[in-house]
Amino acid sequence: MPSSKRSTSQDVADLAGVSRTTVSFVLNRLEGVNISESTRERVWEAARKLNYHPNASGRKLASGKSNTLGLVLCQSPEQVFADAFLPRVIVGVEQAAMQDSFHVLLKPVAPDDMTGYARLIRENHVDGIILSGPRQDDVEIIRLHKEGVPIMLMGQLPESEIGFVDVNAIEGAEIAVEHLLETGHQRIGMITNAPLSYTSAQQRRLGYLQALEKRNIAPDLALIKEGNYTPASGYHAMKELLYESPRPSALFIASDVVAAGAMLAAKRAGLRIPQDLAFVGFDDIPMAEFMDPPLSTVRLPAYDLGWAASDRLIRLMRGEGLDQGGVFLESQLVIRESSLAA
Amino acid sequence: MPSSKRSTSQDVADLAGVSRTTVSFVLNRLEGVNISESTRERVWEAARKLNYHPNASGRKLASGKSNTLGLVLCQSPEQVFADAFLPRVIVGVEQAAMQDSFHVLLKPVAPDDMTGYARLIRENHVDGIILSGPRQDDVEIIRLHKEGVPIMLMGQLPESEIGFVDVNAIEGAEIAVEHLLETGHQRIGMITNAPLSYTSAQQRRLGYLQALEKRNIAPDLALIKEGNYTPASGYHAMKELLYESPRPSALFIASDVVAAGAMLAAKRAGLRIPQDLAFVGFDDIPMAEFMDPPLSTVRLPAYDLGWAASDRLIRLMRGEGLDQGGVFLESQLVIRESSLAA
DNA sequence: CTGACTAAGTAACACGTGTTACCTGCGAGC
DNA sequence: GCTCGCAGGTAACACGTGTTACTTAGTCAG
Repeated sequence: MPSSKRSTSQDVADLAGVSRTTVSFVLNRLEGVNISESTRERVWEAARKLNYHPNASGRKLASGKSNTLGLVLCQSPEQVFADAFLPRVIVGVEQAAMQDSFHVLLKPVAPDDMTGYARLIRENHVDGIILSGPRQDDVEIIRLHKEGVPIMLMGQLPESEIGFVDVNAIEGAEIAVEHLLETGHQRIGMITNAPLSYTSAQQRRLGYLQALEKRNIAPDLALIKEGNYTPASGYHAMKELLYESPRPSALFIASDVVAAGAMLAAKRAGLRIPQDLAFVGFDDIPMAEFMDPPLSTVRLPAYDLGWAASDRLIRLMRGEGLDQGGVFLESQLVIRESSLAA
Repeated sequence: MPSSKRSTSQDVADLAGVSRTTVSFVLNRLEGVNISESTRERVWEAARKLNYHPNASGRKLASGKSNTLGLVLCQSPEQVFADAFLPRVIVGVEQAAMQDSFHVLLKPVAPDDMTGYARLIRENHVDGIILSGPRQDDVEIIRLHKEGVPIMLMGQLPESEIGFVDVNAIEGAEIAVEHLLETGHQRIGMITNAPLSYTSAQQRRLGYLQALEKRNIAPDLALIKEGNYTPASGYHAMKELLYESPRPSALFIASDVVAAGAMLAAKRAGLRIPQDLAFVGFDDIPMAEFMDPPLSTVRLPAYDLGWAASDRLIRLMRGEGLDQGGVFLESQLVIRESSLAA
């Protein structure tokens, strides 16, 4: 142990017999500066010997860059709890960030403190923000964007210029419902993944409606119930749906987690899946394949979504003028037993 | 908009007609310094007017504190994917941190890059670390601890002095198995949540063995299969177990996610749950209550676990000499249909 | 021999804050 | 009148780095 205190670039400079400037040049691999090979090696050697690690705070202050991005989750704690989708997104964000030597600061914000995340950026903790699940009534985000803060949305915000990454949820929902139509179902109900104030809920509902419209089926709004991310909400929504008459013969449920609750309620009511009631979910969480019966669903590229958001945000921060606007990732129908033809 | 550039404490000082020192004193609410009430108000007013937010980097550099803690996840990406337990932990960590104005930096580390997280601390990105799921073969963590880095483990590391927060997994597993014994089962199998190199897997297995021992039942090691966090691993482990003869009449599965796969395999084999085969899981993920049948399980206080880890780490960093050693949170048996007496 | 040019390296400033040691004026005690 | 103490404040240093502008010695063409 060379010293008990943490060593600085000055220590390295002293040991190598050069100036601090030179140390900075060498260690940051700056090109275009003339430093002899022998000096470079002396510096590296000294740094290694002193176990030198540059202080991030000093670096951030001098460079103005924090090399950190904020991942802001706009969901209530209860919603995060039940979100089996989240871990994959996080890993995707993290790995793309790591590739560019970025760190990830996590910030869940409660709906009642929606401006909380602005401090992250105003106090320069992060260089940019990924906003997952933006709310329509979020005004802060627009203000930040106007100030020139790099922002990437995961999910969309209608009528906004902010760049985003999203799954093609409308289309995803549409193909899910089309699949049900093709297997002969006419009366198809829906349970949303979340309250309709969330864009993602709106979109999936829209896809459902579009699929019906294409077949000239008038939607029965009584067959659309609202979920809120939890299996319990699916359970209750299903019980309500069972009162509808005539009963739907198939359900599109815009979240696998919610679908788990709904399927249980259906089975409890004595219905067989898929013979009496077919199910298609949304998300393809790891457990979907092992539900009883295995749940047909729309696979969202969760990892890719996180990865793309992270990657695009970093490019944006670097000023690489990527075509603003959004990027859509393809979702994919996965057919399992819960929707097999009767 | 007063200015296009971000304002500094100097700007505030100028506008308020005082020195930068005074601004710092006032805004940080320093006690014991004599600043007149009128001056204080002028400073606050100026700060408000300029929309001043102190620069975190400057602050960190000057104070030496980053007010950030690192949450390090020692799981492979695949394991994180299937971890339905994680979101609750994260929210717990986050909320406790927020209470003390701390930020949370997330850092998943792959098993092949186990020292990656050390840079977080060596470069002063974070003041301390929460290490979730410590590996026995992790030597870096011991080195850091010896250097005086504040560390809090989520989960235990045998023969280590590092403070930790953990659920009483041994006891939790024990009561789960006891419950099965009490309902008349004699031949009880087990599927672990993860490979045995993970401490958590070891502990749950130990609890299982202890429960059997207390009843003088010799364990049959052939009835212990290994899972790896995923429902698929549970499915395959279950299929292996079905070959054992005589077949167990009950199973303790050390992870609800893994249990989902196992239950499906059992049902596919024509077994009724719980009549032919009883199940008890572990974790109480949100979906457990809505599996078919609803899964008896051991409820882990995931949120509390995250909260406690965060809270204790922060106290540790503040030098509040909390009794080192560990804290155990109580787990609790939740009985549902999957283990009701036949 | 001189001037221009280059390789190799450095002094000095900037970044924005926290904090210590000091200064000033004023009222009070003797 | 003189000192002491205190309320109210500030100058100046420290934190550790990135970066620009500059210096110095050496080389080479003319």
